Amino acid sequence: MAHSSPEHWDQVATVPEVVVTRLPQYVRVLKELAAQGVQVANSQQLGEHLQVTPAQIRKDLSYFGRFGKQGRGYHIGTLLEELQHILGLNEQWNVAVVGVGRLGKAILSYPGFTPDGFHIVAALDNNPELIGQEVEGVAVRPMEDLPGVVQQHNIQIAVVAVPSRFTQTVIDNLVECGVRAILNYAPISPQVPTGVNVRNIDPVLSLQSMTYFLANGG
Amino acid sequence: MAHSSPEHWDQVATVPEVVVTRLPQYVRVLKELAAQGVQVANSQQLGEHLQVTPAQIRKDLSYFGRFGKQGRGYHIGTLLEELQHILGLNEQWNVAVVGVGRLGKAILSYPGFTPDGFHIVAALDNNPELIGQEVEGVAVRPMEDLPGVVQQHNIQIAVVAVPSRFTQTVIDNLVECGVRAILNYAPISPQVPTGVNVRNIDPVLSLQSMTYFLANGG
DNA sequence: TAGATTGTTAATCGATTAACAATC
DNA sequence: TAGATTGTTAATCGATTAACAATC
Repeated sequence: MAHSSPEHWDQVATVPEVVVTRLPQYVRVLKELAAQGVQVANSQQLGEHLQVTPAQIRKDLSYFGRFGKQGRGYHIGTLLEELQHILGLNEQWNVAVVGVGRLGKAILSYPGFTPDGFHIVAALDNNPELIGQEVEGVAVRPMEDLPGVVQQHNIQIAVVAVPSRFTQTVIDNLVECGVRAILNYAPISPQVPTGVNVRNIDPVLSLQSMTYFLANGG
Repeated sequence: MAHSSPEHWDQVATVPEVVVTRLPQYVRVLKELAAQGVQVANSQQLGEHLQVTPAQIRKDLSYFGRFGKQGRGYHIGTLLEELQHILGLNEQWNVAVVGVGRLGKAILSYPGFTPDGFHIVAALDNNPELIGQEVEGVAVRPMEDLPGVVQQHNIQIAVVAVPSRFTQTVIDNLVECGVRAILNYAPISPQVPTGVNVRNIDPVLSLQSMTYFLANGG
């Protein structure tokens, strides 16, 4: 079976971002089903696992191709392969961690990134006491080495774990060096030019919206 | 100025959840402006800081009351107070961390929760080597103590940092004990009954949606 | 008062869901 | 072939934005 090609996608209606954010969840559930030995599932069954409507699954998938068979459903293995390919999850992505404080160290030692093809290959910090040290097998380099590090290791993704007041500057530097995907752990929403993606990990915001429901009897 | 009362809200159209999730961001920006000595701002100016349209700010706020003055704008201090009150951020919230592994320890030592009124007052784990130890001044208790701990410390919020395969069971226990707000760090979407709020912190999903744009030239 | 900006209603936009012809 | 389920179009729903009368 042929993979849907980028050339094909160009001719197709732009995919809404919200659809893209659901695809990784589809991948997760498909992996789980595959691990359980399930071979085929229809949109109804997938919807139950994902807590979404069958129509939404079919619509979401239709942005990328025709992966199902009428009367049968979807072959799990094939669909999983297709979605991983679409998301670029069959590729290896080199990641730099910027900021090797308490949080940065926790991220460097977090085992959850590696199985999904994200390889932390560089760490940067401005603290002279940290520079040169190895953390989880990665040598800490000074911030001024950023351009070289990005080029040398082909860094495509940065994880930023520096104090809020430095975050915007660090991200400006990263963008300048050609990094176009940034996972930010500081409690701010950094500004970036079009074409650069930022995702914020902000547990305090999550807590603060939940207290609304606690305080108002949700 | 009177606070909008919960009795009033009951009569009013239900607030969309997406609006509630924006309020904490409004609070953050208002705090920043207040710290800079700004006294008054109109929806245009607030919108620039928040990267949203002035119309959206006015609409969002209108779900909760009339906080502005025509011809002038919003008094920062007053609006901040109002929003904090609406979100329950003037209250103290007691938090339990469940799972004191590497991630749980990092959360216990993360200083970002405390300034916002979230107090981690309990930690639970099933590892006999951890039980009885103190981590960041909090004694680790066995999971079987959960009901007592929740009651004793008036726990309203739980942060769950246990391995994925235990997460659903742990969350079931928490719900059973009356906890209605859960911040989950495991890479799954747990099922909870209506009236219980879960927020998932899932950096891998964020990375996996960014690779889509990297792989497809976004 | 005149000018500015809110609060709110109506228009628009976009995403989700329903329905069904196409087809495996 | 008959039955089932997709892929897609049309209908619905909800959220965002525009516009403006109310009013500070």
